[in-house]
Amino acid sequence: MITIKDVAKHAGVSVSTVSYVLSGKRPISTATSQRVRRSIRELGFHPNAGARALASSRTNVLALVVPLRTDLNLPVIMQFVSSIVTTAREHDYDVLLLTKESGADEVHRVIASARADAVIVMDVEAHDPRIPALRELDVPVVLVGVPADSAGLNCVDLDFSSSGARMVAHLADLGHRSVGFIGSPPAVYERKTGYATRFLSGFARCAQQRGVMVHVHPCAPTFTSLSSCLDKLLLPEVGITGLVVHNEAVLADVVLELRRRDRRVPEDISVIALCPDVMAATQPVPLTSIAVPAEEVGAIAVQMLMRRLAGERSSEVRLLDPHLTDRGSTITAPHMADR
Amino acid sequence: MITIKDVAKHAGVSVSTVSYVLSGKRPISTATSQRVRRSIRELGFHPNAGARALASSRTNVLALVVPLRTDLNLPVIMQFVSSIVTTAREHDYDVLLLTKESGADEVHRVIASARADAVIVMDVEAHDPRIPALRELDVPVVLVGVPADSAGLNCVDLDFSSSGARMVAHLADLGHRSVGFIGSPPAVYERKTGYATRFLSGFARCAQQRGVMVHVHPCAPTFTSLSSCLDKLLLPEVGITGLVVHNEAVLADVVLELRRRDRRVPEDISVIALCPDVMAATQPVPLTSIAVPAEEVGAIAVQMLMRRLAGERSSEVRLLDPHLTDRGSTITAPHMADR
DNA sequence: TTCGGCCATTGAAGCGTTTCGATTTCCGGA
DNA sequence: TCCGGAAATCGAAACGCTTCAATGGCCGAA
Repeated sequence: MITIKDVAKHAGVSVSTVSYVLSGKRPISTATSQRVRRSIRELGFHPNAGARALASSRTNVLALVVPLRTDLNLPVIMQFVSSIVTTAREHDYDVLLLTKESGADEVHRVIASARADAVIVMDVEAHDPRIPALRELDVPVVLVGVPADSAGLNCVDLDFSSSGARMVAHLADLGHRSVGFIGSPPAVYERKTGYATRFLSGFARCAQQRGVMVHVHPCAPTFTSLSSCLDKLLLPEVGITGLVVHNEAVLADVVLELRRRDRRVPEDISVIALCPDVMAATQPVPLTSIAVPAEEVGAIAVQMLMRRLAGERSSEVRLLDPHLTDRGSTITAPHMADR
Repeated sequence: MITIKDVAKHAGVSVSTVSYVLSGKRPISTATSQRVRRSIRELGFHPNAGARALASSRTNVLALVVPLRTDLNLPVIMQFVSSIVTTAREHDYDVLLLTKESGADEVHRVIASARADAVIVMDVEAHDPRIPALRELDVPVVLVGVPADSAGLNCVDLDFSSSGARMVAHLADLGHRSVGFIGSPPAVYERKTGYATRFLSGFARCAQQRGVMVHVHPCAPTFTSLSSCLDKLLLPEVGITGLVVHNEAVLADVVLELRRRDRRVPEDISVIALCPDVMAATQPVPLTSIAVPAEEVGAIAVQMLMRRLAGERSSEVRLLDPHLTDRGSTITAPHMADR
């Protein structure tokens, strides 16, 4: 195994000089620096991570807590992870994988044993039981998702509230006056899972401002549940001309079922969804949608961490502006009389 | 920060004694051991990973290379990862996450800098370009998947060849004499991606043995491609009574399209698929299937690694027996005359 | 009573870095 | 010619653990 000693000998300098060349923490003459770098290259030297961690109390590793058992929105999770790993590497950090299922104890262990310098926790819920333990940690922590009490925490997520508002505004701009909402399963709202509630409240608030009538129906991930939602929404007296869907599980069926009921999208009804872009794009009728910007969220999470690691003291909650992609499934509202 | 020194002082023993209590590498009297353990608990001591690694040249970390950009079979990948992380933790190992996209260099870096003791590489292809570099590593490596030349490598995967054979046997036992095969996209076979080819050859070999006629059609992941496959397969003169599907992308459409063409499953045609269990179970007609036993593969991968880390020298290729789950979509072949 | 031998425990030498004075070198100004 | 000081480099002390050789106690056999 090649050590820094070998490099020093090979380059004819002291061990500390090699170290300073590598870290740049002291000025080294260009000549020496180049000679050292050359030796490093020729010998194929890689600094021993353990020794480095021991001496500097920096591991250059960040722990990432991922919900691996999730059955839903795997694509989004993968995008997060992928973007986090990539961004971390750009900052010369490696990523240690922890599962959400194993809880906050594992995070504590990893930090207490100095295996990682910081933590990113994905899939944080409004009243996440892990939060007290995470607060105790005296290393930087970034949460993906926003808990009910976010004081003193670093969080990043899509701005669900303004996403809801944005969708209403989009439909209102197109002249829609009555809009349906197919939501997540009732349990999700009861549990106050946070993002679902925030999306809905942004939706409702904007609708009120714009004078749009809304008809909200949570929907279990079953065909029968969806079917009964649509039964109610499509009653003539309800007269919706737009439909907002926040439920990935039934999204495909919404589209199929509307067609089966002879409602054309978008001629008879405009549909807009909150879901991954691929999902929106691959429906029989490509759907206008807002997606969770997973790549961006991941990258920002890492950047927030890096700033904290660099000494920044403050904490912040970053809510990302929604980006609405128009795929043509939303058009000017038909006049009621036309139906 | 609590160190082993603090524990030693607190327990009134030497530092080395604490170490031996922890590692069990020397006999320690029960009295002392308990006193030490109590101190550890009371002080909340966690051994510093870096120091440990430095002194013992063991990191208790394994590197896991995951294909994060994959769009397909994410569920399977997640199952792998989940099972690998869980099993690794049972052996007191943590998992460092690397992406397939970043290539073999990253693996080399991680090993050369002693960040990890061993490597698991997922999604290995027949002529995987990373293999030469992986062979050079002088740490244990386990591949999930079997490359064309597996000599001297540790590999684990489903036995695709016998899976193909098993499906034919299942259908043959039910009296089917003519069977269709909807395969992966042509490119997959041309690239000799390994598992697809092996599955197909096991299928063909067994069919010949059992005197079953086979009609093989690779299929692109598009509706038109599928449609033309079915056009050919459902010609009266072909007379298939069974259908094997090895193409997750079009599986759902196969079922829908058969129905649209008035072929009932299983009364008119028996269908069996190679796909994740959830996928098979959630079709309109639950499908008899063979699944990649991801949990098992992951656990075995870790176990193989642990044995190598414990000093075992040999290498092995483990092909797991397929497990066929009958969900009722395959029944006794109808007589030709009935049609 | 003495001694060999075993068991439990200890002290100290690393492991490969980083980092903090300390030292050397070199330069310009007096 | 000498000196002060900046720039570049060096030496050695940590960092917290493992592990090896050595020590001390104790027991049973002689």
